[in-house]
Amino acid sequence: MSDNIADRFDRIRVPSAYEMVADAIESEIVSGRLRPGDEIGTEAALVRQFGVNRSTVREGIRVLEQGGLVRREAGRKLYVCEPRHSALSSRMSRALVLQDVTFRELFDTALILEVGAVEGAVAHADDDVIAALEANQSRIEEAIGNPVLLSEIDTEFHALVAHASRNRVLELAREPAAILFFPSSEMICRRVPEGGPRMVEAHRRIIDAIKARDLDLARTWMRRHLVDWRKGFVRAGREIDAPVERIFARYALSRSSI
Amino acid sequence: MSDNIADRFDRIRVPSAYEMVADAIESEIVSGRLRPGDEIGTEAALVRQFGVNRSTVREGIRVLEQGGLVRREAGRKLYVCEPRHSALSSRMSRALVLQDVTFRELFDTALILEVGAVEGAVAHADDDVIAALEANQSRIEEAIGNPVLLSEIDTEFHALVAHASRNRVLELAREPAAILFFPSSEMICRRVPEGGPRMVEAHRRIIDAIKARDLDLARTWMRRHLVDWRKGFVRAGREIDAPVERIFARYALSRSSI
DNA sequence: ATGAGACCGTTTGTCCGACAAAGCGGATAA
DNA sequence: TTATCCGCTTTGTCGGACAAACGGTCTCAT
Repeated sequence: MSDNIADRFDRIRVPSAYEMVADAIESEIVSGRLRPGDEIGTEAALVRQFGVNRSTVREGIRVLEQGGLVRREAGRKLYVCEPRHSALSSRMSRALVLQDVTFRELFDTALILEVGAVEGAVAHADDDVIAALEANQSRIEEAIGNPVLLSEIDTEFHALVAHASRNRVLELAREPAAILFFPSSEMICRRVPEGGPRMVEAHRRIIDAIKARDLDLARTWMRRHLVDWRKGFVRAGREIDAPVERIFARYALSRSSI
Repeated sequence: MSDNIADRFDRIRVPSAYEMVADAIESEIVSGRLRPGDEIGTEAALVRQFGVNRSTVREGIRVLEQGGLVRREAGRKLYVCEPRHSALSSRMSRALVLQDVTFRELFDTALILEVGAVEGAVAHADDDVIAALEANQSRIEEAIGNPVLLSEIDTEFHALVAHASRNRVLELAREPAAILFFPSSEMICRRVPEGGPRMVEAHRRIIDAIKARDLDLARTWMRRHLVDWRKGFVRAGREIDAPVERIFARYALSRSSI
């Protein structure tokens, strides 16, 4: 009854005990009183402190774990996570797949983000990252003809470029798309053999442009590199407006949840 | 012992029962056998099907809930989520805050993403979204002088522009940054009164450029709008290289988890 | 003295059974 | 027909229990 006018009030939610447990620990972490690497007590200790049942504590811990705030070291203790290690990106990717986003959406976004990343890299890359990029490049030569290895190296290359931008927000923003986007280059390399050499050259030019701090050149080659991907995608017989296959969700998930 | 050479094998993880429960339901959803809006059975039913204890089932449900795959309708039944409603973005934002990212990182990324969004909007905006943008604009005039309302409208404006791009990947990619970025305009409007009228003009120009399908103009005004933000930020006496205050994490979280 | 192996307490993962409170649906009364 | 009540179902929480895995210590043989 009374759906006739716009609802003024939100539904009242009584927080349950496990949510309060999770919130209590979360606010300790967010406020900085618990720092990454610190250990949370044992379940028994939390039971004592919160005065709730262990099942309740455990549900709260699951919530925090999935939120990427705490992790359980292989066997036992609970530690506060360093947040970059959290597996949130893969969950984002999964959400994208469930929305049946198309390869075109993926491509358009990757173009924006990767060009942005290389711009940042030109501005901020230091010797360490450049060395890492060169190391990545040195592995690519021998990987030609091996699609699996090639796509792995390509994925790492783009992650390194993003890292070189010294912009963690950008690094995080590109990840969900990257997880879905770059693995598909394996399929392309398999069907379009000339894709390999073109990738090698593009990477080479991008690294050189970063080293030379040449913004335009870096932009141009990154864009070219991605347009190559799209061309290869089409030449491999795939439809760019088709939704990303759901298989990728499982793939992306299993790779990044380790 | 034997840390001397690179480890070849990953640690073996024996999946626990609640993880298997979560995985089983997840793969039903990802594969499409369970569709958004479908209801999962009651806890008792899951206990029967999986042959595990209810505590175990409940832990598995917590995992799925946090992963944004299922939601619990106010009171009772478990439903498969429509993935866009998931609160993953706010968790991403939280991770960013915990990494002490700076406003500069936030700004640089927002610039890339918002300009990308408006480019997409110029290409793909339809009448409905343009109407929504105009409606948003019509509310802004009376909000001048009300920083809270103004920043709310600005946030909605940018979300609408992103939506107009018809690119869900981009929409999702910008969200974690947007959650942290735009609320800070409230603080700016409070301290830099001339920010309000400048925002009104920028929005007006951007909408007009989208309607006129004028790519360059849209880009220019979006960039100008964001640079204005940065100027205001500095004039408000804030340090652009300072980390985003942790207060924003709670703010962002409480606003989006409803 | 030192390293290997056994031993024991701790902690987690799982199970069982139970109960109050909240929601839902049907029956009943006005 | 509408409002109220009652009973059933389901969730949220509780208490207690136990096997397996892990960590640390202690002993024993070399």
